[in-house]
Amino acid sequence: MAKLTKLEDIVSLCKRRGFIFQSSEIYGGLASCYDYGPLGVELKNNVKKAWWKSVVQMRDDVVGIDCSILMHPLVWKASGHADQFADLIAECKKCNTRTRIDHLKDKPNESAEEHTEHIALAAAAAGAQDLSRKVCPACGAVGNFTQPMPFNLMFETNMGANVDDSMTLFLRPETAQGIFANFRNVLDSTRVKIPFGIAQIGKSFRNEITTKAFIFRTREFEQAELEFFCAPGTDDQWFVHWKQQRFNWYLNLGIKKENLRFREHEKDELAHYAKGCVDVEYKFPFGSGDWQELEGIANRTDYDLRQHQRGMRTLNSWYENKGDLSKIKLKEEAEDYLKGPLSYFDDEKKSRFIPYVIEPSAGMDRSTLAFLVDAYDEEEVRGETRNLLRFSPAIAPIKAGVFPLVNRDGMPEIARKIFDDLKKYFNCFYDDKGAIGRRYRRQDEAGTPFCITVDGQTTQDNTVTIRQRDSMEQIRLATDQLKTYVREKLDL
RNA sequence: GCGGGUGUAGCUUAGUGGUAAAGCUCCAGCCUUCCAAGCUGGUAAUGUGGGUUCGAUUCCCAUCACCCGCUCCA
Repeated sequence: MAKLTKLEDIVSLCKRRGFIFQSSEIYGGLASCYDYGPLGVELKNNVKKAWWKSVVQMRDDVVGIDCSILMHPLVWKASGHADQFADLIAECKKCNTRTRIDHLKDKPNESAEEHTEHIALAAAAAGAQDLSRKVCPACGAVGNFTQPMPFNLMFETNMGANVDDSMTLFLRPETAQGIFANFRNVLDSTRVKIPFGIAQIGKSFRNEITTKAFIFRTREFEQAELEFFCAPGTDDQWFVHWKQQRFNWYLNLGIKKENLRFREHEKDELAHYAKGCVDVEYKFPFGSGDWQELEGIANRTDYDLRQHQRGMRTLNSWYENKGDLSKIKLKEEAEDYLKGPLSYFDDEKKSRFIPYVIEPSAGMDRSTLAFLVDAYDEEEVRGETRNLLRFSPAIAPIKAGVFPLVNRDGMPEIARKIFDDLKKYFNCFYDDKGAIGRRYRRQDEAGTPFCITVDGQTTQDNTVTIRQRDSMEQIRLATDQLKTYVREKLDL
């Protein structure tokens, strides 16, 4: 990969080719928000389709769902997000460095806890007042901190146009909870049997304290998540299974092997409910060659379904407190929670249990960008630089360009007819402007894998040339075989 | 949120306290039978808001956005 060595190069490429624009750019932009342009939306849609095909369509044991972004507030009480999806940050008055207070330590030489889970806001605020002996990890100053500043990472909004009558809701910070909330519905309506999964692609929102780095961490982003429900005791094998499945998905779609790796989470880095977690990381080509997380695969145990059983028991308390989440406490788990409303009855073994959950959760925006930069290439052809995107045909925004070699002798008419026929089956682009070489190069830049050209011979024997993006080689093909030829290349 | 940097046409760059320049791209036309050819013409820019000034793209202030580093990162 040549020349694409800085984030700026990638941003520039994305804008130049119509993949990704700054949101609200004509108004000076809006931090952390980005729009997908004409090629970008095709690319991203194809990435999502490829995920859905691999995770849902090709499997007998996974079904799909599409949940609303707004959900009952108790969902977030039960999931823990309302109380715990938050950080307390204090700023060193001496050097202005901000540090999460749970990362602060008393003595300078203690090893810092690199990753700890988010903390319960209320409890931490009460217990965290005394920072007088804490040491700033940046400059070493002792006890020189501002008051801790709380950050809740969930977006709030209001439902109901009438102000007096409106209810505060949260924009979902993950799509997963919609799946857990529908576990019973899916079970009752689709004859699925454990082990099985429910998959969803959709937008999520997090008020990240810092964003930065283009679309790697944005406050509005799209996730593709699978919650795979299995019997306790089988969770480890399913964890391994999905780990492998998901890693291969990226490779099959063309990501170079040397740019992809797993990163296992350390025990102390795991969320409190997780038994295991591994990230799929991609080595982006800029800066120091940072490995960035594309996807996390976690063993969430039976935590989520058990929590929602507690949430369901809390409903009355919620009504009694007029929906004020801060005034209610999640009800304790029932003694016989294993037989609760979100449990599963195994007919063969005549046993009832709360399923364990394996969760592969992929960032669609990050993945799309990884596919884009991984496909980027420059090469020398006859002293000229050829820029191209070597997309897998499955995710290429345009599958075929259709050209008349020259604009006469009936060639445009034939090319038009071919274009009109093929566009019913896949994205095509018709171009009759300028020299043929220029048209090929334009498609190279968009990552179009095939170009079909009508020439003088076509009028005699109904064959055309079809040119390969990567090798620039051409073969002749009968026009009635074009559809089959291209479609075969689009399947994985 | 801190420190540093950047912001001129779609892209890459030039330049100046006094009419903002070029290459590529793009568009129109001519010409073209397979890889960014050539010719002619054309569209198009100083992020936003103030201030200083006769006059600001240039100097100053603010603001927005992006990049680098710190910080942070279910």
